[in-house]
Parts: sequence; C-alpha cells; structure tokens
Amino acid sequence: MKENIEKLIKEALKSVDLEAGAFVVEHPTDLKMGDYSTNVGIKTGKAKEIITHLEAEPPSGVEKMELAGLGFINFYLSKKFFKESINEIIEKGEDFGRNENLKGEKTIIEYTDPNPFKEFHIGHLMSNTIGEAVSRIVEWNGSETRRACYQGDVGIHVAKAVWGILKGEENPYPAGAKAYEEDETAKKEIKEINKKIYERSDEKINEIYDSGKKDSLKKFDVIYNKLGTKFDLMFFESESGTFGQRVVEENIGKVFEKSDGAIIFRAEKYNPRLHTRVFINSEGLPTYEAKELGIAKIKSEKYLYGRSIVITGNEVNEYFKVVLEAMRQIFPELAEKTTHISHGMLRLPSGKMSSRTGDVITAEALIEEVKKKVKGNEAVAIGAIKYMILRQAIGNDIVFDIEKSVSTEGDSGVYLQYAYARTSSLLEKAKVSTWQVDTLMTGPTREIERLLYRFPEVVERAEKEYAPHYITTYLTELASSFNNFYAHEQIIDISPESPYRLAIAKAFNIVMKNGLTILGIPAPERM
RNA sequence: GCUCCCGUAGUUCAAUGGAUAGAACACUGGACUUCUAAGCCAGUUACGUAAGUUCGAUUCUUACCGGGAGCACCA
Repeated sequence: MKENIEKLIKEALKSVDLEAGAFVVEHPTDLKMGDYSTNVGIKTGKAKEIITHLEAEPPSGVEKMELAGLGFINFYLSKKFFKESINEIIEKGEDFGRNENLKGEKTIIEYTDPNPFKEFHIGHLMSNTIGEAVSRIVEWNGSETRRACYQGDVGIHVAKAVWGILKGEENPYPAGAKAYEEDETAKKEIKEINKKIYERSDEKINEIYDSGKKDSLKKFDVIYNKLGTKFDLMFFESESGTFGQRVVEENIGKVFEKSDGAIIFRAEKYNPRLHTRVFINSEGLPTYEAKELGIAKIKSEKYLYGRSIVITGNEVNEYFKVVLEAMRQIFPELAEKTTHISHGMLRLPSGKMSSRTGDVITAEALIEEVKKKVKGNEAVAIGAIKYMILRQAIGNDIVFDIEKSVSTEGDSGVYLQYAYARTSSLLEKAKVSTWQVDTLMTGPTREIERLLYRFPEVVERAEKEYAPHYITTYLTELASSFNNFYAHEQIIDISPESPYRLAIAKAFNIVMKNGLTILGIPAPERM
C-alpha cells in the first residue's frame, strides 16, 4: 500500500516536471488525519497539482484524498481494503505478522546471565524479559536464532559464596561479600579459594563448588520455565576465562601490554573516548574483559552466527566498548557482527539494587507479591511484570516500588490479557465455522479496523530498532480501540452485519495473541 | 576533572524532522434489563534553560543547568 502510494506520487511529480526529492509516506499521528499521509506537497509546494493528478487515477484501496494542514495530502483507505485485510489476518492466523526480511540469517542472542551461587534477582528478570522479546522479534522477522545464557561460575563472587559455605553461613554469598570488605584475613582466604577454584586443586572445595553450581542451575531452570525461556546454549565463565586468557597472552606486545603485573589494553590508542582496562589481573586471572573476548569466539565455534546480540545492563556500557575495540583488533570479523544492547536498571526507591549487601528482591519474590494482587493468577502476574518492563524504551531505568509499580489496571499487561480472554470466550460462544466475510459494512469504518492491518509493520520496525516497546504500545492502542468497539456494539446478534463484527473480533484475537507471544507475555483464554 | 546515558502532565511512560505533543495512574463526573465491569465515556494538567540548522525541532548541533552510570586489577 505504502509503496504503491509512493510510486503514484513519483509519477504525479513527473507529470508536473518535478524531481522526486525526499518525501515520506507514513501513518499520520492521528487517525483523524487518515490512514496514510505524505509531506510531498510541503516539500515541493505543488500539493494541489499532485493531488489533482492522483485523483485522476487514485491508488487502489484508497477511497479519498484530502489536502490538509500545512499542505499534507491524506489518504483514507476504502472499506474494501479493510474487509480484505481482516480476511487476510484470519487466513494467516498465527503466522500473521511474520516476515522473511532476515531469511537465511543466523542470530545468537545472549541474555539473562545469572551467576550460580547468587540469587536470580529482578535485574535478571529484566534482562530475561527483554532478551526473550528481542529473540522472538528476530524470529518473527525470519532469522534463525540461538538463545544463549552466559553464567559467571568462576570469579571472586563465587569464591565469596564458597567461603560462606565453608564457614557454615546460612546466606553464604552475602556473608562472604561482607567479610571480603571488612575482614583482611577473610579477604585473603577468599582470594585463595578463588585461585583453587580455577585450578581445581582442592578436593573439598571442588565438591562444594560442583554441588553448589548444580543446585543453582536447577533453580534457574525452574524460573526459566516459569518465564517461558528455553536456552539453546549454556556458556560458563570457566570456559571463556581459560580461552580468553590464552587469546590475551598470545597477543601481548601486539594488542595488550604488561603493566604493574597485570595485562592491560590501552583502548584510548584506538579511540580517544575509551580508556585502559585490565584483561588479566596481577594474580594471573582473567577479568570480565578477557572472558568476554573469549566467549565471543567460543560462541562462533558453537554456532556460526551472522549476528550476535549481547544484552546486558547499561552499567557495563563503557567496558563493553573497550572489549569491542580489543575484539576489533583480534577478531575483527566477530566484532563486526556483534551488537550490544543495554537495558536500564530496576531501581528501588532507596537507590541502586545491590546484591553485595544481600539487599535484593528475587524474581520469585516479586512474582509472588504481584500474584497477591491478581487473584493468585500466575500468568497474569508474569504478564503484569513483563509488561512493566516492555512498555518503555529498553535503555531507561525503571523505578521500582514493589508495592505500587506493577500496574494491574489501565496501561498494563492485564489490560491486554483481559481483552484477549474476553474475545476468546466471545468467539467460542459464536459457534461459527468460517470467520471470513464477503459483505461490506455500512457506516463509518471503525478505529480497530484501521489499526489491525498495521501489525506486521510494527513487527518489522521493532526488529530494526531492537525496540520491543513499539509492539507493547501498539497492542495497548489496539486493545483500547477494541474495547471501545466492544462497549458500543453488540457483536453477536441476528443482524446481517454480525458476521463482519465477529470477523473483527476474530482478527483482533489473532493479532493480540501473536503480539503477546512475541513479547513473551502469557495469553490466557479465560480470566 | 574526563567519557557515556537521561531530563515530556502531580506520578509512571509514549511520540520514524511535521498537523491540536499521546496514554495510564491519581482526581471529578457519567452510562448499563444485552456477548467477561481486570471493561466503556467525559473533564483538568507537560516538551529543564538558551542559542543554532530547517519551510517546520520534543526529535538534529552546541553551551549551560539537573539526575544517573563509568573512569586499572569486581562483574
């Protein structure tokens, strides 16, 4: 439709001897201004001539055109177009909204990344929600995907937890973290443990470590199941560390250099906005940076990706740029394929959420808390939480008040689920065999009809900008217009227009289901 | 001090360089003998400041003010 209008405008421009310069055809901000709009009249100053030319032979599917505002030409689509679009939605069903833009592409997406021995907290929940939505968006645009989870099973945080276990602490990690800060002896012991974990040189520590890791992973699986994520590939820092270290050591003198006993990368040599970071510390252990370098290569060996998306919190933004610069020097082809997407933090009203002090809200606790507000319905609770995360641009923080901030009315996950459940039960009641319709409607076209056909465009745009919230915003607008329709018209009755109204309800039901699926929000049939 | 991100209604968030800046929450009022009222309708309130680019700037540029994150062995 859009392409068709653009083409006809170009022909119209030609007829008035004008170059087809930069103009756009887009949906106007307000439905009152039509279904499509172009600024070509403003750009050229020839709005009247263009519209006259277009009216001589209007684009198919366009019912009328209007000159409006500052010189915009607005296009209103025909009833026939809407009828056909509704039939198309019904015909495509659960595939409506998919496209093949990324056909043949292989994408690996890394997200969630919880650390064994530590809690799965609401920050992980945020990463998981965003990562799952991005994965599905990429899939709906035709790419093959692999979901990857990269977990910190070695490093000082693990040593702190193991120390806590050795001391018989009830909450090993927080206890270890506290001791590390406050007690010099404990700090030494923890560092010693850290080294032993790397070397696997101590029988007792190995045993604690192995069983602790296994328990953690089991607990994570329970929550992934609850959230609707299935990882294809599990990576661990224990493997990336060893490999990353080797890569760094092989490039000393070329990319890396020794300094104060550590091995560092001077990123500012390549980009003045970046800074120096340590890749291998003076105790000979790889840091986050070396591991990140290693994991990029390891991933590519497991899955020959064309694109690698890494989703993390935005507090690592600056490190990641340095790591990417180092990667450009060593694995330029991988750096080229890597995109870092960072999300904001879930912030508590009191400040930054911290796992160091043990002051964390676990994902589990949050889900239970929200469940209390929604009659114990877990699907609704998870939907409410995911909606909160996916309704806004992913780079921004969410200020998080466990009492107030998870909305269960209005602009919320519940709102979408409820509209879906309501149509599901309505459709069941209708007892019809075919949903598609032949007859056109009398009376004005409804807002809902004018939004439904746009869903595939939203899916495309969400992929281009890695912006799940476009889908959330669209679904909310769609649900609102459906609820308006539902409240003002009897859908099932004996009138000859009832089948058309049912077709709208069916099409809405399909789009809402598909949209919720992409977001990873459960769509219960009944509420 | 340097680098990066962010300042939109009382609050939480939207707005591919365009038209009257949208929702939701909260507040006030309203409709229903009918398909799920977790719903519908109506009303009040906002682009941090100052320049610049542009026919047109919330959007792009610069400066300032305010908030956040990071700046060598934690991730």
